Amino acid sequence: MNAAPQYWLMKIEPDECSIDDLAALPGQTVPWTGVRNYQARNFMRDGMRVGDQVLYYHSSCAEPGVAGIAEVASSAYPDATQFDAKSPYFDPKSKPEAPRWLNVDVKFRKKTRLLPLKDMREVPALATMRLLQPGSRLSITPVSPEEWQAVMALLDR
DNA sequence: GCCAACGTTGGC
DNA sequence: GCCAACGTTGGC
Repeated sequence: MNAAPQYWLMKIEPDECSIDDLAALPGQTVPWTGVRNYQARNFMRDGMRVGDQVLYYHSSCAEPGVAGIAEVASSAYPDATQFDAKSPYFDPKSKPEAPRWLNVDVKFRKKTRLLPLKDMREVPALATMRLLQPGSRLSITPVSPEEWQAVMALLDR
């Protein structure tokens, strides 16, 4: 029972938690709170396993792109911010007895060079990436082993 | 700050 | 259950 790791891409605004912020917490796990999209939630709940590898993607910033690698460090559990009236992620319709939103924990693996979105768009091997599909906005997307290998090769350049 | 694409909401 | 209105995302 030692399944091969699966691969994901997770978007974060560097203002919230950049790869440098994550790197400043070595060995610590960080709750990936604030996901408020059912598809992304379902990827965490149904797809993610501890040990899965994550492309850490900076979005909504001057240089969007992959900035590092993280690892899934827990299975999905209820996101505490949905019950916190002071949180921007507060969801008044979610009840503690039936939590609507979940999060996993992630932990830092390494910082990479920044692989810009615009470079990724030019690589045929990455054309299938969910991130690169027109209009794709999902904050968590699966990455195939082939796509993962292609990204690793680009990062080594 | 613009705006296209997409998801969610809610009236019917 | 349809679908128009609205809000959000996120690159540019």
